[in-house]
Formats: sequence, structure tokens, C-alpha cells
Amino acid sequence: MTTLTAREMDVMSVLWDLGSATVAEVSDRLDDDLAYTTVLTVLRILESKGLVGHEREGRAHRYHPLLERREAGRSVLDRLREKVYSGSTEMLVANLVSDERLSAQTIRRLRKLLDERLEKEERR
Amino acid sequence: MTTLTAREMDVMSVLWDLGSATVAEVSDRLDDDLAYTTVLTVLRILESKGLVGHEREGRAHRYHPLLERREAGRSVLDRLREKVYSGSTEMLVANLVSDERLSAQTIRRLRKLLDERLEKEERR
DNA sequence: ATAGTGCTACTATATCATTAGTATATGCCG
DNA sequence: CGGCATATACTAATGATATAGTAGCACTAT
Repeated sequence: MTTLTAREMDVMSVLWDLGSATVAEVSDRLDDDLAYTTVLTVLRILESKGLVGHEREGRAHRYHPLLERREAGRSVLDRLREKVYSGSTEMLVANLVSDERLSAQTIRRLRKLLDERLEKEERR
Repeated sequence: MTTLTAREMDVMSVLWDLGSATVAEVSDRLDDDLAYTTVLTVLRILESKGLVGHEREGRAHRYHPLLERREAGRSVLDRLREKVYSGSTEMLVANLVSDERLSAQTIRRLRKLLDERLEKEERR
């Protein structure tokens, strides 16, 4: 199981968005104003967990994610479904789409997503 | 923001499922075999955070959730969407429904959910 | 009544998370 | 070349999390 702490998720988020980043770049993008060395420490922890890698770039290091969005999301969603929604995907989605901020267009796109998934299912 | 730790979520999960429970009942239902006092401690922490309440029942206490599933789920989903899926509900749902274990029937029900939501949207 | 059982209240402790300081290396600029 | 700027490496302090022990109270059955 891949469990990210809150801060680790903040940092991974930047790496996912940028593809890869140096410590300074991550630091810039974070909402909170952390010391340079703090960001470095988090990246080193992530590396020790095998969730990011790095290569040299000049005298700095460029970090890149080894853990994918999908995987990270999956493990949070699995746990959420299990513990909060009694294992029910429907309850989870119901909660998700009851969000007032969703536009009609977004909902249509979500439905299309399901239709495609359904086709795939029926093609077996 | 309501952030539950892993263990707190385990305990809340039992309370949501049962409606309310004593320490012994929670202890019984947890996957892990924790000391009685450990479970009590977690419940007392949850109470100090205002997430559960309790009333006397004989010489024991009966705990009940004050935080609802919806609220707890919402805060996890918000954060997940923001940090892991770059704010995209679609990406989140895509990841969710790409799960091989979903049956065609479940997918149809999810679609129905969206249709209902869409109607509500159009009625404005 | 008294010993046992089951419960809460309080306390303790190890580990992990979060944050950041200090030391040291490296390259660049004048 | 010599020092300024920018990096990493290492170390550390503080706080949160997770787990559980001990003390003491109250009801229950002998």
C-alpha cells in the first residue's frame, strides 16, 4: 500500500504537474512557504520510499515521480470506499456528484466516461 | 477542515456502520487486535476533536458519530481531486471506474445517478 | 463483605512527521 | 585565484500519532 502523508502529497502534486522539478521549483510551487532544506528533506524521504528518483542537473538534482497519479489515487480511493462508504462505489460517486459546483457539461462528460466503460464491459 | 488519521478513520467507520457503539463493540469490529485501552484512547481523542459524542449506558459509555460520512468523505475527496488529479473530477472518476471489479450493473446505476443530477441541473 | 470483572481516567512511550539549522562541496564571476 | 551564491548532506528539535500500561471505581456473585 502506498500511503502519502499530507506534505508528501503536496510535493508529489508538483512533480506530477511539472513532470519533474528541482528543489527550488518544487519550493516555488508549494502553497506554504517552507525552508529550502525542508523541501529537500521531504524529497529525500520520498526517494527513500522509492516514490521519486533523481538525476544530476548541473550542481542540482532534478527529481521525477516514480509513483503515478493513478496508483496514488487508487490507494486513497480504495481506503475511502472501504472505510467511509462501506465499500460502496455508488455512495462515493453520489457524494462526489452532489457537489453543487459541477457544471452540466462536466456531468455529461462523466456520463460519457461511464458509457465507454460499459461498452468495454459488454464486449466480453 | 476535518482530517482523520488512519486509525481514527477505522474507528469512525465502525461507528458509522453501527450507528453507535461501546468501546468493546468497536474493539470487536476492528480488523486489528488492539488493546481495549487503545480503542478507548482513540475514541477520547475523537471526542476531544468534537467528532464523536457519548452518553452513559450502565457503567460503560456509548459513543456515536457527530461527524457524518458525507463530510468526512468530502474533505478527502476535495484534497484528492486537488492534489492528485489536478482539480479534475473527471480524471478522478475515470480512475475510479477503470477499476476492473465494477460490474455492468454498478456502472448503470452510476450513470443513473448522473442523469438524475443532470435533470436537477437543467431544472434551473 | 469481599474478591473478581469490566470499565473509565490518567499517564507513558516509541515511532513517525514536520520543519529547519549547520556544515560542506561546487561552480561561477570579476 | 578568491569569495559569493547555490547546492546537497547530515543532524536535530518539536509535535503528532499509535499503542498500551496502571490506578481506581462500581457492580456482581459467592
